[in-house]
Amino acid sequence: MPNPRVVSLDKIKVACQNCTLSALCLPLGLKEADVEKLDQIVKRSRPIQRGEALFHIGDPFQNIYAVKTGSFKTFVQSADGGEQVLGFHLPGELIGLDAILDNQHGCSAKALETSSICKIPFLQLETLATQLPSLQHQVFRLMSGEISKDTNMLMLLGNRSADERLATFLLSLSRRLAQRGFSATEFNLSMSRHDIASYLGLAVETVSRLFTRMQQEGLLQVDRKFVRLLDMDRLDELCEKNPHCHGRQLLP
Amino acid sequence: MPNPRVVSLDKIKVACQNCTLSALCLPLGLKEADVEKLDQIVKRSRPIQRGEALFHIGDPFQNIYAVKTGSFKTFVQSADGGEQVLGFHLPGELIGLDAILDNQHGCSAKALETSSICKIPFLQLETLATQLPSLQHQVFRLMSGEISKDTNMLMLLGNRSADERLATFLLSLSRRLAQRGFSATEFNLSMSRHDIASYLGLAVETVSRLFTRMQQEGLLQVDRKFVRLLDMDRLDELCEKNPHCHGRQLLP
DNA sequence: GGCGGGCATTGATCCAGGTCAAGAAGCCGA
DNA sequence: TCGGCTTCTTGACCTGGATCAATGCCCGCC
Repeated sequence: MPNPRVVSLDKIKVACQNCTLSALCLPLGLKEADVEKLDQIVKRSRPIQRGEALFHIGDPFQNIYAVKTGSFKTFVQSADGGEQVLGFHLPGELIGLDAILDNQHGCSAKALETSSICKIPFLQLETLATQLPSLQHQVFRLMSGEISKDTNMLMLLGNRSADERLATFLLSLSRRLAQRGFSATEFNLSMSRHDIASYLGLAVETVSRLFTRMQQEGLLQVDRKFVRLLDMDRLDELCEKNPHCHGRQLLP
Repeated sequence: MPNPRVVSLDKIKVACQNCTLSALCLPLGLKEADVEKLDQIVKRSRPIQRGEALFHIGDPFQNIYAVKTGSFKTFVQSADGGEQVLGFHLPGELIGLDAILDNQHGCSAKALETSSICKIPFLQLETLATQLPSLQHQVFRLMSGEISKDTNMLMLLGNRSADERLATFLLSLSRRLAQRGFSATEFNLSMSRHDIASYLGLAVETVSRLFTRMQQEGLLQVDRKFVRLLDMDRLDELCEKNPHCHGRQLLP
């Protein structure tokens, strides 16, 4: 059976104009001609292997990255040698927006599976954005989304129990995957239990136990990386204990 | 003794050109003539009383706000009626940047003391930013700073103990106050213990106990709202257990 | 000036989740 | 196919900080 993850050369070269992610990414709201201008500054890379780094903390800031296929995590090294995971990034999401202020990356990013990205030189993007108001607007929107994503995460870490955190994480993943045309109820976790635990501010053992318990309670099925969400309603209830958000989604 | 917090009419009317905060705020990097253009779209308000709201969650998004004097907190209502504090905002800091994506505010903001703000209509700011590249750049920078601030907070909430959190909070406050020309070692907390606890993901009682203990250990003196930091070195040590950040500051 | 109500402190108790330790189950590469 | 990784799961135990409860303290208001 052919592996659906294998990316053909054609796909690597796909331009923004033809990219299925354009409604989630920078081209949103741009006229056809303007997308072409954007396309000219975007650099598309060869596939990136699982574990390969996109950039390291402290690297000088030159590009922002849009995930095209696969997934990434961003993280910092803890003093004790461990990793603190800051986020997971799916196709159409931008990485590196936190580096503009200091002109250096404030975290590291590495691929969780074989992935591909679009590299966007930030100086050129800025120049283009002054010429294309709707591009500027979209950059503002995406950065704003990054901020609300983070504040939602703060709410989650600030005062939610372990099972609420895991349920919120799974539903967030489900929703984002569905937006990208994947199944909302069945998917593979590209990140390790350790990554999930770090992201949610929990111990690995706790995450493992929660998966087991949620499976026993019929909320989901889990087999290694594979997850099937069985009872979305009860998972939702777990999340809705969360702060009242006036219809806004918790997590991006 | 005259109250130094009382704001005279002159100060309310101060233009960006003369504002002492311009190096921290939107005007940074702008030419004199451009600052004047920015100044023309900024609306300055009468003082805002302690407890008064700047906006509520769900309000349509029209303006971003720059704190001129005083301080604010942003927060959301929890399901149980409590408040989850998302951030504290000092003079020169912007509020409302998380609302661009959804066109509505994702949190509420209220004054912690008598304060004043500059209101900036976002549509006009966007228009001006297309004309003034360095203004656009500064907006990007400030939004980027907001993102790194939040990710630093995630690190703090993700895996730091209660005393590390409080120490980090106090030093962050100290540094920001110093940037603004106030004392780095003696200041008044404009927020309640409850606000601090919520922000740091702790219980009020824990914060109270920590203040007491840190005072006993000679790290600081605390009397109600007033704090004097006595041993910056040891406070620093507490924070440096934090993830390795390549010289970047934890918290904004 | 005294009283009432929120805010802060302190003490006592409890438990969610961390830590430690020991397998089990995949996942290579030889 | 085996042996040595790493990752994951499960169990036993422990503790940091939450929770509950009581008291003190300040500040605004009549």
